[in-house]
Amino acid sequence: MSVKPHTTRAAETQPGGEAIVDALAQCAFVVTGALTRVGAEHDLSLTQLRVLGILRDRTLKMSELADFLGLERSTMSGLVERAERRGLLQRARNPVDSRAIDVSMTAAGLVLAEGVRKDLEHALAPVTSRLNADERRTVARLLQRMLGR
Amino acid sequence: MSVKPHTTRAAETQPGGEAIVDALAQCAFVVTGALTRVGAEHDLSLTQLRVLGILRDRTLKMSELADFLGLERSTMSGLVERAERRGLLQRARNPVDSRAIDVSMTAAGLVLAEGVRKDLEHALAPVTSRLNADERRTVARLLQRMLGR
DNA sequence: ACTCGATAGTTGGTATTACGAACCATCTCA
DNA sequence: TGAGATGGTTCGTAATACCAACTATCGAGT
Repeated sequence: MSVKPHTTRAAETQPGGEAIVDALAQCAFVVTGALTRVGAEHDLSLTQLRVLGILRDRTLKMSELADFLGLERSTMSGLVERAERRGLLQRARNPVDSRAIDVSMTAAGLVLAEGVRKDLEHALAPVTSRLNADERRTVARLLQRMLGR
Repeated sequence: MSVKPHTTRAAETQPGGEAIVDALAQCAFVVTGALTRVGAEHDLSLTQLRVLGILRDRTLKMSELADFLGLERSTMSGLVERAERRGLLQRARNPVDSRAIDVSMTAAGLVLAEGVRKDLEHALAPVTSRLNADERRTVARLLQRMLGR
């Protein structure tokens, strides 16, 4: 969390560790603000957007989804139920563990997600344009590696 | 939004523009997930956390706060009201424009925010440790510049 | 094969979050 | 001195989120 630590203690656990946490948090706030606005235009809450964003390139079980989002399983039920009723997601019983339920995107969901992605690109343009192309590539590469591929 | 664009169109508006948007979005999702979990330990919702994070180093009017968060003004009222009742924020009539209300952190709010920051640092350690110190500094520096200052 | 504890997901009840519309107060400026 | 714009709040409603309780299935161990 936080932005600029006016109360920074001199020594820190990791070298360069405190600055990146602040940068990541502030970055998350800005991107999340943009996502909230863009999502609203598509009648999607921030949380629905997070679900779509995470499921975009994978299929997850309900509980894995909850872990990813940092939410309770019970919260997922209603969340997925509404998205399913809207035709964005689909549920399927897991063939290996029949207690589990696999959640994945529908074609309609993918189309919507792509639309949001494009809008987000515009919404973030004023921010991303503060870096030149080289710097943008560097940030993208490092972030991707940090996030694991 | 999105993660890995399997449907990437070859030509894009900005060179290196599509990759950074995906990286930023995925990054926001991961950080937000961590924030949600960490916030829960302090009885703070993600939105409350966003408020604290934004106000940490500045004072904003209600409407500016709403713009920042991508939320309606009416939503802010309840949000700030609860945080104020909890002693984390304080409201003061703006001296220049007496319609407006300035919202700022209390000492207790700053303490809580610092606690969250520290917890977040731990929560993100598995992620940030995938980069070495140099790379972490580079990311921090570029992100900070991108976000203005 | 059978029981027991753990795990996966849902349901029900309650508080928070979020929107839009209606409203009051203040500001701007013609 | 209006008239319209802006800043916030309130109200009613839906979505989001938690916890506790419940059902169903899995996995060990015996």
